[in-house]
Amino acid sequence: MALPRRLSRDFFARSVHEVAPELIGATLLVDGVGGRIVEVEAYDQDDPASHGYNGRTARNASMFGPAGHAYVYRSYGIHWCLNLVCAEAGRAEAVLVRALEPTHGLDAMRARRGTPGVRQLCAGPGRLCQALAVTRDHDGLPLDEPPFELYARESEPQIASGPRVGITKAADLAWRYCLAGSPFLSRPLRLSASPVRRRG
DNA sequence: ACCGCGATGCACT
DNA sequence: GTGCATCGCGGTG
Repeated sequence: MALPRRLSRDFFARSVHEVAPELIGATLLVDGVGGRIVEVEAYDQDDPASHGYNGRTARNASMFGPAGHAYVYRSYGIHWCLNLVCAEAGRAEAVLVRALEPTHGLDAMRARRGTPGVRQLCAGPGRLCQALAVTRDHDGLPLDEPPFELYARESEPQIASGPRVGITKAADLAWRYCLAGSPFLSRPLRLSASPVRRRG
């Protein structure tokens, strides 16, 4: 078996629409704590729902590059959300990391999150940042240096896509990518024609 | 299972 | 003042 391959900055220096689905199954660690990425969303320059849509500000500066760095912002005054910056400098594209399947540092995550079930540890962008202790201090840091570790997936997962969560603008775009069937998603993927399900 | 709401920072076509 | 790329809790079927 091969050693896991680290994702380079070049990996991110492409369209966010290529990068986002390829991140499903990758492993993200911060100071050794984290897990497998099971849910992300893409945000690009021409997207009215994106923080970069109305141009560069002090808050979103790191979203404008360079690629392969973190963009961390505060959400609803309470939570932190982590993005992985893509594309060339000067263009604002980033992948919002929305959920992990916890694999490393479960005890640290539980201590930070207040002992919820494993499925709730990193199920959502705010929860994930709390579990990994990501804050504004991480904004702009390179993803290929400590405290970050990012490893490519070792096999091609089954990926499902659908509309993004919690936005009002451009809500029809299917730019949310999930590991199909994962129990660690922030919420179930909304499908175009989902069958009625009973428990079981 | 759903729905409503409060907490709280900060940018602002 | 308004509107969020959210979460957890408490109320109601």
